[in-house]
This record gives sequence, C-alpha cells and structure tokens, in this order.
Amino acid sequence: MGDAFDQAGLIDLAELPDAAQDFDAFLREIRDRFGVDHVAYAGMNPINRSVIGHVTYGKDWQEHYATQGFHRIDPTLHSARRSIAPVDWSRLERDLDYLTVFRSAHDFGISDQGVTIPVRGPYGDIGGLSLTCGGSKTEWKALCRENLHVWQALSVHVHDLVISSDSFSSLLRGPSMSMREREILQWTAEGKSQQDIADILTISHRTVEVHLRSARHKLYALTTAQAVGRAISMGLIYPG
Amino acid sequence: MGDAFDQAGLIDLAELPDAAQDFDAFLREIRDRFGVDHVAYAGMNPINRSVIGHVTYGKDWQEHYATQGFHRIDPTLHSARRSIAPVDWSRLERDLDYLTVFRSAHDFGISDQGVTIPVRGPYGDIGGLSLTCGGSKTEWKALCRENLHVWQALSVHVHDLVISSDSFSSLLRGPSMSMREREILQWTAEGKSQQDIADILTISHRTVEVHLRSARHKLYALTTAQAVGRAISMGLIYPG
DNA sequence: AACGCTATTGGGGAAATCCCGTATGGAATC
DNA sequence: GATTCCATACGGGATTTCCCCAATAGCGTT
Repeated sequence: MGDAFDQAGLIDLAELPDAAQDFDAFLREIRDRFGVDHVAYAGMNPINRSVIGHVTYGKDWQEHYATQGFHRIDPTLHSARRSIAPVDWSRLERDLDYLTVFRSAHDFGISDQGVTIPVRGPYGDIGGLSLTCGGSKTEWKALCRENLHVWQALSVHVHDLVISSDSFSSLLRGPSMSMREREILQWTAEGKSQQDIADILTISHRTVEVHLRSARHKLYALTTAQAVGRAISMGLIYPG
Repeated sequence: MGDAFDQAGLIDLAELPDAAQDFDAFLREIRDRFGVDHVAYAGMNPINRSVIGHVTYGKDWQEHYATQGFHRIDPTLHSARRSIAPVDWSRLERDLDYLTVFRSAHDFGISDQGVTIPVRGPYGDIGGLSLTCGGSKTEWKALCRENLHVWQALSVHVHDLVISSDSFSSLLRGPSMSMREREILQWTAEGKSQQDIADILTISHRTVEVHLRSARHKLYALTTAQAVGRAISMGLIYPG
C-alpha cells in the first residue's frame, strides 16, 4: 500500500489495493511518513448527520472525546465546516469551546499545534483531515510549508475513499429526487407558496404538498425550510 | 505576487497583495510556472447562478466557446460537478459532447490532454481549475505526477479568491442581521419549528415569529424557506 | 428629554402548511 | 400475469405559520 501516496490525487481509486480500505492503517502510515504526532479524519454524512472518524489517537483520548461529546463543540470541526482552505489551529477562535477541548487534549499529551484540511463532496458530504504535531513553532511551520499541498491532496483522497465505501455511498446516492420533487423544491426556494406552484404546474396544491413531503423524507428533513437548505448545500437546487 | 504560490494553501488570504485579484494574470503565472499550454478556472456563484470564468485561452477560442454554448455540454465541467478528485481528461466519457467540444478545441490548437480539479465551498459554490498541455502522454503523466497536488492546492486557492471577491462582497453590502435573527434562522435551518425554537431560547413563539419575519424582510424573501436558502448561500448560516 | 432602533411579548384571524387517508398508471420484479 | 414499488394526483381536517394590530423595556444618539 506504500504507493498509495503516489496515487493520491489520481482518479482511478479502484486501482488501489483493497487494503487501502483499512483507514486506520492508512492514517498511521501518513503519520509516520510525515513525522507528525497524530493524524485524524472525520467525515459527516449530511443526510443522517452520522459522523465517521478514523484517528491515530490513543484509545483513552478517543473514549474521553466521545463521552464528553467533543464532536459537538470541537473548534477544528467547526472551522472545517465553514472554510475551504486549510485551517491552522493557531488561527482558531480562542473561545470557551476551544479551551474546553484543547485543555482536555493537552492532558492526554496532544498538542494544540495542528492543521485541519476541509473537503467537500458533490452530495453535501463534508470531511476533514487533521494533523497535529508538537515541537517548536518554527519546526511546525516548516513542516506545513513543505507538506501542506500533499496533505491537501491526501485529505481529498481519504475523503473519497471513505465516501466510496459502502456505508456512506449507499445513503448519499440514495436520495434520487424525482423531476417533480426537484422542480417543486426549486420553486419553493424561489419563495413560491404551494398554491403558487400548483398554479404554475397546473396541478392541485395537494399534490404539490405530497411532493414536498416526499422531498423532506428523502432529505431526512423535518421541515421544508430544512429541506431547501440541504438541497441547496447539496447542489440539488439553487437559491432563489 | 510571485510568492502567491508559496502562500497558496495558507489561511490568511488577506495577506495576499491586491494584485492577486487579477485572476487572469494569476492563471498566466501558473501556466508559465508549470509549463502547460493553458490554465482555466470556472466557478459558479450559487446566489445568482452566474458563472465566473478566467482563462489563458486565446480570444478566438473564448468567443467560439461562448457562442457555441459549450459551457452547457463541456464534459470537463460535468465531470467536475460529480467528482471530488481531479479528473484526467483521458478518463472522460467519449460521448457526443466530448467529440463536439474537443474536436472544436483541436481546431484552435488546444490539446485534449488535461486535467480538471473540482472545488466546492460551504455555500453550494463550486468551481474547477483546468490545466491542459500537449506533447507526449509520458511527459504529461510525469507532469501530473510531479505537480498534481500543487494544482489541487491552487484550485482551492483560486476558488477561495474568486468567491471571496464575488459573493462575499455582496454579503458585506448585504443585510445586517441581528444576532437573534441569525440564531433563529439557524435553528429554522436545523428543522426546528417556531415553538421548538421558543422553547430552546425560552422566549415566546410570537417573538420567534417576529424575528423570522424581520429576517425575511432583510433578505427580501417571501417565505421562510427562501430566507433559509438565501442565508445559506450567502454564508449567514449553515445548512442543518 | 426625545428620538430611533432592537428585543421582547401578546391577540385575532386569515392563510398556508402538514399529516392522515385514497387512487391510478407505469416500470420493475417475480 | 401478479406483485411490488414509486411517481403522480387529489381531499379532509388538524396544526402551524403568517400578517395585521398594539405594547413594554433597554440602549445609544441627538
């Protein structure tokens, strides 16, 4: 699997050996290759909000992280959510959540020096590869300067691997919206009421509502507003 | 601006000189740096669905491309829409659209050897950087192998620059939402009802409705669903 | 002190949405 | 050919949202 690095960024991921599905081992390999302390990947399925994580952290920190529910407040995850470029942790907002997570991490011997590289897929799926390393600030800067590009490519690569794995893709490609559903969702995003859309399509407003309901279900959305938001973020429709 | 390459991938884009806003010159610099024939960026602003393009192609090809409406069928754009990893043009489907565009491009001296690197932002914004280069297949493969990860970083960088200068500028001149309005709009995007939000914030559902109304007015939205969509595409809130 | 702006709360009623059904035609499956 | 699944279409009735109205309190500006 050693040449996975060289293949990272290439298109035909199918050529990768099956062993590449062992994400944990892959992350460890990245860790050793670049001499960082830890490598972590977190990806989220936007439909059911499920999070997939693979890390090289110790079991103790993993458990503490989970039991404390840090994934809800982790500033690195939040930054990845709104940024497109890599985010150096030194630029994170020093808010209460930051202190909570990083002080706790420090107790487990994890540095607050690191970087998170966000990735987004075509289905609203988001992920992020994080690398952390102690040592002097100068060394860290040099390490970034040297390898950040490669890490960016690796982040894309890992995310691609994860969402290509069955557990992810089946759900993501599941929401195959029908023509009518997308059409009506689009009009809804344009600010039209159900009756408006019914008039436009010359159908009953009852029917419009049914399609909206179906769209909500497919997007696992509780309300139409949420469905519109998700559909936009997934590129299914456009903001009106 | 020469060190923009070194800065590409770093976080603080504000440090870039203003000259970096000259995208065409930036693309030319990329072209010369890597010795490729042409570099092109295409991005879409989801708010108005406008397509922003910057290329190093000649005027003649640009005009032909536009007049023929090739942006509708360009296989490189379509592949970028679906893929997350860089797409080598050699892997494009050899369909009718492919032949139409690439035969035409060939007449203008543009090779069918190239790669397109898709990028996605948090607001439904998408873009892609394309590089094309003639010569032997072996040379091209070597060039990719050597520089693909740098190109990936550059693609992110260029997209970030374009979006920042385009859609965010409208956001800055846009409505000044109050804290409460953003907060309630965010909860709405998460699928909460007005009563839910009232309970969460321990205020009256009447108040929630007032803030939503205010938000709608500020966003010139007719419905809450439209307001949520607009707010997401403008980066005011995040999809729930 | 007066003014403007925002956050808050509330009523009443119209309008829209949403959940519960039913039904039909087409496509895929068995 | 029967069955299953889904997109499509429609209605009744309960729930929710939305729009008109008014009112109080805080906060900064003039």
